[in-house]
Amino acid sequence: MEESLARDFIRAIIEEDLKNKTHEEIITRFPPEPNGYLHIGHAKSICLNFGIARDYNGRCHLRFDDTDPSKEEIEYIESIKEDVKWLGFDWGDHLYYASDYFEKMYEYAVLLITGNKAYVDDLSPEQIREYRGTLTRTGKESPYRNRPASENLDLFRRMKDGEFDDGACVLRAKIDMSSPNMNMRDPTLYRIKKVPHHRTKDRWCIYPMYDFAHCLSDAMEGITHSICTLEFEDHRPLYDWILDQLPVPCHPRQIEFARLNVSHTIMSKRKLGLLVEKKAVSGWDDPRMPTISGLRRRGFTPEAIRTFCDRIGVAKTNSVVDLALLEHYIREDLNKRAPRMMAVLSPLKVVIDNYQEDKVEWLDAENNPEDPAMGSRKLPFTRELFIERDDFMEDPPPKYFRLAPGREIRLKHAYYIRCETVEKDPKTGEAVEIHCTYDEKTRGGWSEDGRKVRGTSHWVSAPHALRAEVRLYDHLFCVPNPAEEKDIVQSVDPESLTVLDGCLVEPGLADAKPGDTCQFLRQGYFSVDADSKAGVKKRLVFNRTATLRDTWAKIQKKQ
RNA sequence: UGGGGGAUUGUGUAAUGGUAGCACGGCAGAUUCUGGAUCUGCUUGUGAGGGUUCGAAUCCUUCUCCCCCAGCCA
Repeated sequence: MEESLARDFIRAIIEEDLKNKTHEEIITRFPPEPNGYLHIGHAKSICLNFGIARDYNGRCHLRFDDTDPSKEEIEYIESIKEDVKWLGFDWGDHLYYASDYFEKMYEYAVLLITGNKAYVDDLSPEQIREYRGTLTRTGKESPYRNRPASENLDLFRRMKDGEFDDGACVLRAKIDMSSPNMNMRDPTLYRIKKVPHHRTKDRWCIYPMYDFAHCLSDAMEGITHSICTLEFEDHRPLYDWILDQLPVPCHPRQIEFARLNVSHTIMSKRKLGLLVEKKAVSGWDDPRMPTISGLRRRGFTPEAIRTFCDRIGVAKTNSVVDLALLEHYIREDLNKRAPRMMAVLSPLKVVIDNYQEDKVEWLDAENNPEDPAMGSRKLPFTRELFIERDDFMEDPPPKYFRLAPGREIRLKHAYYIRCETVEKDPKTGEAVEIHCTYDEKTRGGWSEDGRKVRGTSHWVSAPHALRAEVRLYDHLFCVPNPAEEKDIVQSVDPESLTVLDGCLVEPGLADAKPGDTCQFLRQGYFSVDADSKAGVKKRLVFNRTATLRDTWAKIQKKQ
């Protein structure tokens, strides 16, 4: 074998298994429950499982762990498939559902009963809880524990045939009520739920529990390494126990790793769903959400997410990754690929007094200084322009390089302009229009005499500019670890979304399509939102994916 | 006070008996037609004590702290 690809302890185990010939082909799986949308934490697991399959020429199955029809929906199955594909992974022909195995699982359960390894328990849920004991007190055996196999077989069949109500009885493994591992105290294997299943419809009214279904699904698919998160560590003895009792095709090895946490957001599907339900966000794909669909709408790229997942590492230590790291990788990716555009978010009118009225010059503007192959475009320059309100100050503080009375700046790709006079609102004192002169010898944005200007501003031509709505996003929560907050809905930062209407963008953006990404020069990366409309009802909406690093903001903070 | 895991700099992660490295963040500077990007330098770390060893993040030992488990959820 060539160079080791082992970047983490799981790959190290796999390489060892390959070396020892324990396995010749590596088969992993990504097993989501279709009860919510995928988030960045799932992306870590997807990149791990599919990444391992790719690295070792194996394969990775997509398997829906659909054993609880009361919580699962088709909508989630569709979104999960879409998200995995969008992230850039392909399960080929290997799309499976735990529900596809219900028949086989039932047979395995019968085998367990026949071998006196499982029994039907009539205890109520409350009684089962009492009998289970506590962390420090051992449990006690159910009075139904020693029913003969024949009786259990009959009862289990009748459970399946719908003779009993929900909760009347369950099938339990017969293991050890005094085990220090709670999972081994005769865990429930099957429960009655007279709920139609989104795939098997009314075929079943008993459904297997995770612990029974998961190991068997893995074994039936020939999974070699069953990678899951830390909380299942305690379940591994049960995973192994079940497979040891039954004539299964193989016995996969379960390996646990720490799930991903990211600062300033949450990963709990339940809490994310609560935000959606309580309308604290616009939906699962709200651009502030850490969901894959939210990140996609926000303008993140699959490449950036994959790079992030590859770089955060895989270990068993509980940790919280700084959101700044995710932002770093999207900036890194978009810096290379996003075409630069000019957009004025908070417009301030500028009149170039010595520029001929009605004249329009079409100036060259490079699309991306990082990549000359992206070419250039033409930008209209006229006597009346708009610049960013923040780019002008009547009485600027030290280190302010932008426009102020008497000062000269460069308009990107255009001319040097000097501020001559300011028109102010008599009531507020706020600048409403500034008058400038331009130096016609600085066309293109540079001067032959070599004089320097410290500031460069972006701008749009007033008669050509297009109106747009721009949505600025910030951390969903201002606290670094919102998972610890009592009321998650209340904790949403009201300033996590700022809607700016009346923004002005350059005319080249007229045909922008939802999903298109660009950099608004000096401001950040933006993506066209799905709320945008073409045609008569023309509407342009941009989502801010990420800001640019902002040194000036830091200087201001310190002042 | 049962069982299972874990602890390396601000954050994340390497180093498996031989110079504690990398990335992000932060700070300083260079450079720049984006206060972007790029480049350079810096950045109080092996949870604590004892032991083995020429040499310990790594091995032994005692302790401390953190996470998970008592669903007919996954």
